[in-house]
Amino acid sequence: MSELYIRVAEDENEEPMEIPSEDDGTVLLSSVAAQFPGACGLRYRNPESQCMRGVRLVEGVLHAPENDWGSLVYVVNYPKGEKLKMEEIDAASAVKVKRGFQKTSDLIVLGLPWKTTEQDLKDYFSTFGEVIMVQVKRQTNGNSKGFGFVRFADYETQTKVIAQRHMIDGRWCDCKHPNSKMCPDEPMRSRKIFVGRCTEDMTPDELRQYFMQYGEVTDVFIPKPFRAFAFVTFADDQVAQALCGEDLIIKGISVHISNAEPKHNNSRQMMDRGRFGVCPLGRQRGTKRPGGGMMRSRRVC
DNA sequence: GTTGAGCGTT
Repeated sequence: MSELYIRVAEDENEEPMEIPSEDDGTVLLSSVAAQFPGACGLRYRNPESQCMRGVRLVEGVLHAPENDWGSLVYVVNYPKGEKLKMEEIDAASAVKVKRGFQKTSDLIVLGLPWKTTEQDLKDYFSTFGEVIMVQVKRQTNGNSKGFGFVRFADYETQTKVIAQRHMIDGRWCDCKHPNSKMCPDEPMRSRKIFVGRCTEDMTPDELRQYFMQYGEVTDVFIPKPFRAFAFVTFADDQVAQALCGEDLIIKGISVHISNAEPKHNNSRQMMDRGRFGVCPLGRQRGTKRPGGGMMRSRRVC
């Protein structure tokens, strides 16, 4: 009568897995749990109402809605709390996968004591992770200019180092992305994503709730009147970048995530954090070029 | 030989 297998997935946008049904058309919860450890039930989206519906569960036996499993994809239920955990793992691993490709970049170290040497720098920063480059900038007489550069092997290390202040040889120092245009090895890391194919019933709060699973959301903007897209800003640019290119399912709707291209009148995106070496108003820092000749600024190293 | 917010001689 019924199919031999029903299609089950951990999330609506996941590829389903086929789970065997019993002779009488029911499905054992244990069969589901065998593939999805911790599962406590199933739900599905009712094609009529577009609402999620629970699957009847009696003593470990799942019963087909309307006595027919049909070709719907059933979504695994987890005990409260457990589910969040799974989502967090998914989101975190998604970010992590892309993190693997995140290049590190040179960081400027500001506020160094005059006496600090490159060896000192290396010794200090090695406690955070593998250091692949250190520099202390000096004048021709050999005196330190009080700043330097450092580069780490791993992006995680870099992130950690930027996030805190550093006591080096008795002075507090800061590590930042340099403003210089010498090496813009970070193309453009926006913390804001463009969410395409939105429907009008998606509220800012719902979007926030949904995207929270990937990381801290600092802003949600839905242009009005309705234009079928929205902007979501994360605290962490890595999270935003990791999501770009993805098709995500929100309220049963497939939305497309892409980079929020800063519009021509890039007012805040660039000003926000003066990083990645782009001065909106052109060079402002003292650039004394004797001949007045134009130096090409965009360089790929 | 000095200094203390910043931005990298090759």
